[in-house]
Amino acid sequence: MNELNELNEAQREAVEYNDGPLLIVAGAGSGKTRVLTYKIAYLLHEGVPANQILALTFTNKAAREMKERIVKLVGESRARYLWMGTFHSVCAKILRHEADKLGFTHDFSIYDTADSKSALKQIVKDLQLDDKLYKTNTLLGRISAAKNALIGPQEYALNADITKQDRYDRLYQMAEVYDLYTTRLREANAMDFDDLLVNTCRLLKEHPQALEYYRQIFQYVLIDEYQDTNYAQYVIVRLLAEPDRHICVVGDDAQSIYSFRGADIRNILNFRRDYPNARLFKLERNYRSTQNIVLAANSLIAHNRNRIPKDIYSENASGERLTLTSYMSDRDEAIGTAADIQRRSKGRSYDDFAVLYRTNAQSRAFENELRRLGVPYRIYGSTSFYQRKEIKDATAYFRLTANPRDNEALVRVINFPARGIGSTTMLHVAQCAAEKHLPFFDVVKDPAGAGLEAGAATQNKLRAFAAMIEQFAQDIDTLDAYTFAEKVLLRSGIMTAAAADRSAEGVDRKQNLEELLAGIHDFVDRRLQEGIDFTPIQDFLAEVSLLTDQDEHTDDHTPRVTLLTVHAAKGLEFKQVYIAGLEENLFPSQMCKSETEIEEERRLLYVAITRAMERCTISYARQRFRNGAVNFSSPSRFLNDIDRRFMLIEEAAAPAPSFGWRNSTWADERRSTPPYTPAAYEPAQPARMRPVAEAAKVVADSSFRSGDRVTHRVFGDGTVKRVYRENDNDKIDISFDKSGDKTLLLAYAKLTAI
DNA sequence: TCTTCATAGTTTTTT
DNA sequence: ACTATGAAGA
Repeated sequence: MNELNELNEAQREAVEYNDGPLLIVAGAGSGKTRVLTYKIAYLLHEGVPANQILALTFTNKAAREMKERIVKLVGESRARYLWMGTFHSVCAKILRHEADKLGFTHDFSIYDTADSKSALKQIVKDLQLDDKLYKTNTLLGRISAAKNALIGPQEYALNADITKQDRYDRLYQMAEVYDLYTTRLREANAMDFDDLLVNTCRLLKEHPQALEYYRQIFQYVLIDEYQDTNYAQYVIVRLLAEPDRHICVVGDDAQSIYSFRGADIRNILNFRRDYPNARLFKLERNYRSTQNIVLAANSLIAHNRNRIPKDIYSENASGERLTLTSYMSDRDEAIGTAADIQRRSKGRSYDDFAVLYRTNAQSRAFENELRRLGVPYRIYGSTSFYQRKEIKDATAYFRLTANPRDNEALVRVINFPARGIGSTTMLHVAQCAAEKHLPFFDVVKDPAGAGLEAGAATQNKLRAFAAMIEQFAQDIDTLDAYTFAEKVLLRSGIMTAAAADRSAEGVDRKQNLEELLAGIHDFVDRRLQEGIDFTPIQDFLAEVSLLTDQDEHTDDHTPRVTLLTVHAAKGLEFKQVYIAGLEENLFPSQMCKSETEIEEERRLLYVAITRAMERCTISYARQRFRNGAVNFSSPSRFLNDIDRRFMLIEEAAAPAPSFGWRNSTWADERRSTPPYTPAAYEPAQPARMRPVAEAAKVVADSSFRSGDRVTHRVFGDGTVKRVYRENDNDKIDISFDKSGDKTLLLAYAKLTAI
């Protein structure tokens, strides 16, 4: 294969060695995806059939991109039947085939986090537990941790360490909750995210012929981001790849950032113990970043105690130093960053820029400022398309039709659009169903037969709903996904409900539903091209629940600035990277207490810095709006970990503020750093401290005047009549085109100028 | 049963 | 700021 010439020696060796277990420790930017891609292409080229290769990636997006690259190398036909995807999606695919072996039907539902929480909430209610103590987040967290460690409800109750911790937290009935949760999901013919892994383990352990079958199929197993696998995933891999099989794992301990999700760094550290004849390859040359960026990142990660020693180096240009900028507030940070991006975008594409932050909540400020400057952007993560209410409602109809036992789906849509089936009725339905161990649907379908106490009118409403779903069910196996979805959206009334709502949100909702239909249409088309001539809605559901790439449906190619969390940035690279919010209690997160957790946060910043190819700008704000209040913050401890030789402190010449960050080591550090040197450019809007009075004036200046045209999210468009102050409140009189004259409180009215 | 209003609690990161 | 819950009124 000629293309192997494009690899360096270490990379090529790693690609060509396929005789046994293989560990590739690959530093940031060292071309590990490239190695994996070429290795698969190489195997295909050597004549290994595609369907014998299992490649597990961390995100669906990574899988898709890798497949595209492989297709370019070996052609579509050769690559078509590769098993490629996340652990969860591959497990889901296997379980669809084998569901009956585990007591599920192949139409089982996948509960997302919201469904799981809702089920847990019901359990807390049914067991009459204190919901102040038994918080759904806590419950789901513990159950998830147990599942990822392959601890079932029985073992959970017997595990001394766990029960001790539960007693300490006064969650005496935690084991009972876990047990009931498991039972309910099984009764609902549903699995949550963790179950996809747990049940795959069960399948392989308890059904030797299934294990043998999949071992035969998967002759070659390759795993990306191995440092972020958890115990359940580790066991699946071990079962599939006996010690002497063809297994190749790629990872970097310095980029392990998912321990909150059960990822166990020991999986990679102990690989050679588990697979004694494994070969090890280290990829230490970084091709992505300038020397300054690599050295800065190295100096940071050196402060971690637990790590595999590596010597990452770059032979690229030395490049600019990192820049550290301080701002007065989170808003200033967004203003300064947006302005800097716009200034630097001359002669570059906006695709080259990314803003990285620790929490999704931080995206808002950047969105606002970029929009104000007219800079196009895209956001990764946050509320993805498939998590919107109307989309979840729509898919709940599909789910319920495919799997009538799906109680969460039923609860979601039985009264949406409103059918006069209220909470009291549903309370009775739930009680009745729990007593008789019936699915909600059976109670709804035949209330009298199930012994539900409800008036005749209510019973009629319930039966009508069930009849509608059964109508849908008649079509589900004969209509293709698109036709079916369209019919359901129209006949269920959710399309009409969205269309009837003339508010801005209502219009959005309708558009989103239409976009969903378009998405399903694309899906059916795509499958057609792959040679599958009938795609039922179930196939779409199977994909959609595990889909997180919200940008799939915006396929315009306008260059855009990317906004995303550091976690979401893993595996990506950008020429110009901004890392925002380097403050104590934010980055590192306030949740982190132990040194182990702090080390993970440090790795997170390491990941962030190493995304940058040419330039990296770090910033923090001295005050930040959080939880509806202004919080003062001190600069992150990690800023002290980055060697000053590789980072330039860019700060406005301003007197030190007198609040809260005096005790920070940073304050002392700052005095010993070289004085501010002007950067190569002059900021148009320097990040300078603004006196409070001046800040207030700015707000006043930007407010509305009589005659301005504005739009309100509920009342629509209107003309400003008067802005005035009354009883200590700023008020505004507006004459709305549709809704008439109103007086609104300026502080609360969400007005936008047109 | 539905709608509206007030209050209380909450927030890390994701498959 | 945002959501989720609860009470009161329609």
